[in-house]
Amino acid sequence: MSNNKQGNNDFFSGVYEVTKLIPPGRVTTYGAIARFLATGRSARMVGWALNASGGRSEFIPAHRVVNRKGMLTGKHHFGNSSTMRQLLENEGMIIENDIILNFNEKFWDPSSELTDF
DNA sequence: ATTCTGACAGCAA
DNA sequence: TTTGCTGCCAGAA
Repeated sequence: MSNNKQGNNDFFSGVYEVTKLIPPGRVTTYGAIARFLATGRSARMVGWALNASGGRSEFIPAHRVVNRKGMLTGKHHFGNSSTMRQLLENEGMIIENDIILNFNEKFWDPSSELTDF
């Protein structure tokens, strides 16, 4: 089979682009982004890429990316544990116990919204 | 070069 | 039902 070694740089860039495309007031999941990038089950890498996004001058709305449970798993990486929650609440998210209650309502799937890359 | 970790997700017991 | 383990891919030590 053809082993297409996708440029890892593209992966990171893809994560950044998709993350920036997340509309305000919406959230998506690591798995959704990974799936959208055709990386399949490399959802963990999405989080890793977002981790590097913090060093970017650009504002990456990484707070709009949560796990499939709607839980703010990355809250601890925003400097302050409450920063992520504050940002999400400011955009209309209803968060209880670090979990987005209306996650299903605010979920934004790139594969469904962007249809084509 | 090898090993481990990691902002997840799916499946098994 | 909940809890735990494995798989995934890349980067860091």
